[in-house]
Amino acid sequence: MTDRAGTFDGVHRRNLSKVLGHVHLDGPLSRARLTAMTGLNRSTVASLVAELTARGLVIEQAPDPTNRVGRPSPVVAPDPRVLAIAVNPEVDAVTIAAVGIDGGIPARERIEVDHLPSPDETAELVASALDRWRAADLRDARFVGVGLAVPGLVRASDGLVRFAPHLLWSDVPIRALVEESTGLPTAVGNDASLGAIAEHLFGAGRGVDDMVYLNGGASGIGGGLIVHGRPVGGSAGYAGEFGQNRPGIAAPDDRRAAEGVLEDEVSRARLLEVVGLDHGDEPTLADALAAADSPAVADEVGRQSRILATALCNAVNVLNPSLIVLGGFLATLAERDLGALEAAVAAQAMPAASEGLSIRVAALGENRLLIGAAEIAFADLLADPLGR
Amino acid sequence: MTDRAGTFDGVHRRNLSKVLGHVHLDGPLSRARLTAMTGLNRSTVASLVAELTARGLVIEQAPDPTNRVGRPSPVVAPDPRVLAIAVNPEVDAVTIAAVGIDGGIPARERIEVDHLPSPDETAELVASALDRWRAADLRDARFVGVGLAVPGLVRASDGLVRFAPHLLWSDVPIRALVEESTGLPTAVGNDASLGAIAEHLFGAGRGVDDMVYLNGGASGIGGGLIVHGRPVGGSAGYAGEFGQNRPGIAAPDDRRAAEGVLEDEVSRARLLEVVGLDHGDEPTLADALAAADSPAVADEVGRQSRILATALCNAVNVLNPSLIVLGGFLATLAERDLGALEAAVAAQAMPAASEGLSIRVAALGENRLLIGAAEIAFADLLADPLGR
DNA sequence: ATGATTTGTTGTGAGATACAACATAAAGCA
DNA sequence: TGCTTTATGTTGTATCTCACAACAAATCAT
Repeated sequence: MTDRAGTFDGVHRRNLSKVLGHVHLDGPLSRARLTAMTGLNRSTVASLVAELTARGLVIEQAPDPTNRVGRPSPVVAPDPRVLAIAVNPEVDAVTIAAVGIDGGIPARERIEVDHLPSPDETAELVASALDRWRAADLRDARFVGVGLAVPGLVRASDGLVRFAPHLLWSDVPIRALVEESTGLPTAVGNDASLGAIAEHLFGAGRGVDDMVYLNGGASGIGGGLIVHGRPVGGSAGYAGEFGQNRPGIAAPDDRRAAEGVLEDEVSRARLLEVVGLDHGDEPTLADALAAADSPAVADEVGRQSRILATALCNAVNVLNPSLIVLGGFLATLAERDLGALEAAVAAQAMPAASEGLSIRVAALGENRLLIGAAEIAFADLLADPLGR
Repeated sequence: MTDRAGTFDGVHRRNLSKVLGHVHLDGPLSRARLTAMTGLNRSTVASLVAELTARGLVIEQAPDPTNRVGRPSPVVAPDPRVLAIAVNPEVDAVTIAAVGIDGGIPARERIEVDHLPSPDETAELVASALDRWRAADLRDARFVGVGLAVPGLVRASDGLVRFAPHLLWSDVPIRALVEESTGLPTAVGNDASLGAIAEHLFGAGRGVDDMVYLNGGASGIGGGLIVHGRPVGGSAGYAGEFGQNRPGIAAPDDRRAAEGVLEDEVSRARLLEVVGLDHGDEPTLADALAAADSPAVADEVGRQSRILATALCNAVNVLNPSLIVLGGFLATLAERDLGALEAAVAAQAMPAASEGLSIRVAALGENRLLIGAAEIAFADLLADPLGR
């Protein structure tokens, strides 16, 4: 919105955005509930909803049989035909999905590749999936944009992938490539940051305005912050790189990597190693850890938990969040004894800051990144349903 | 503002707030410049300014002789008679000032005490200063609120001082006490966080939307964050406690305190000790450091700088700020070789994140905390000039 | 069936800003 | 000095959006 706040048009757009945002986040809502949530007048909400309906963004459904006194209120739902393309390129596959503004995922493909997907290839895969869907099942859908979750540093201003170590992408203008191949407006974000957004809006962090999200992946530790209810990008969009931090390590014996950073010490590879696995997905690792009763495993889990606790404390002292959400192998690690981790954080962090703090594991499953990617694809539309 | 956004009244209030905010932050501005800055219509700005004038918040002055073609535009300035009381209780004195919404400080008293000031005493000192000023020089002033900068943890919701170690205040309802003694609405904040706000609005961080401020005081290291242009409080308001963090210490020899936190390692006391001073103000310490040429001094400065650099890196990785501002003895420490500190941060932080980063020393002098305290006292008025 | 309750619908009113036309004050220039 | 140019204040009108009130509709309770 080109700073239309303060004008009439601005008010109207904000109100449309508010209504659309509520049904997007909370799902179908009666008009009566919307009036309550927005604080606007009944008649105003009616006209806003009518406008959104005319633009094909929401649909009005028959009232729910609520068994309550009074005239039933029609239910306003996001129009499931409004879709975004969510993309997650990884070393061994590119996952592409169609995600509805209603949260549904009517189409999803994981395209395995036997080589690292190149930027051009990724853009082409997205375009061909889009074409296929447009020609078949999703014929009557309306695709409003593309969102990419990239495992690397993404410059917010232009969607340039500065460096994605595992994809071996370096200064790749992926946003421009995908915009060209699809003709759709495209947004790009760091995968862990998008995970944070997804957990904040639809997962373990629903309704929490100040949270920290840390994700443990095969390649390292990333994350994202939500402050004042908004995702934090920082000046260029690189915020959230917890894995590169250097937390204090109280016991010298706990250090494995000289001059190492958090993700050198707290790592999935070390956990796999100690349980004697070469590789494996998250449940496999969790099962192996649960089954193992060797002291070596307990030691390694303890060591990593101690270091993780210190890293979390640093974040808690600085940000005073009300919630920390852990995903990936950090969830596996933490879930073994969530109470102990909370206690360790409470012991080291400022007492006051840890009072209101809870630590949870991520709630969304494998679709987390796709949901986050779709969210940034929807962002413009949600912020200003009239566009421009 | 009780969520009046989205209504007409809301628009009007927002626009009043916008105009008042601009003249508050940037000083006197011509009406023509205000129209450009707000994007509103000339006639609209005229009526907004008239309303603010009627409410005694701004004054219109004769146009500046600008030597430019065209009809001269009257200059809108904040009314210097609109004042806040800013208070900073310390172990040896309570500083109280009247701070104008124009940024002026027409009155300032440092009341030395030979004992720790108690909460009640502080509240009484504020009330009596207020009475004196109201009876004399500032007879025609309008006091809109009190802001306190407290060296301790302050709960944002109710202005309760949870713990101020040096004042020995514990769970002190200082906001209520001062509101009672003065009859004025009162706001309370942590001193370093208020320093961050002041530097952001009027000091080294002017115009910077993502910054980190660290202050080195006699008692430890505190700070504050600005994210998306807004100060970060966190869930309870305790954010910014960098001093309690545990940064990694690469060289074991650099560690002085087992299990120590940042402010145990990087401390003013250690600097004073190494130059052989018992105590001393900031210039004294800076001079002593500059004059010393013993290797012990250089070693200690180097050691503290190394640890500080790691702590800053942790913040940079997570927040990707465009600016770090250092105050207090951290400024003294950094100023000895700002380039080296920047290099050390660049060497350890993610390369991309340190690209757009600059490190500066604080620009505001001894009035920093008073300006920050006044700012939170003015906050309600600035957010909604009509009140309620 | 009747009343109570809640909410949609409709028409009117109010408030704030945008816009256009005109007025005004300064600088530039002949 | 006086005219032109330029930029801005001033005034009155138009427009837009939301609030409000009155009425209608749909459900539950008796």
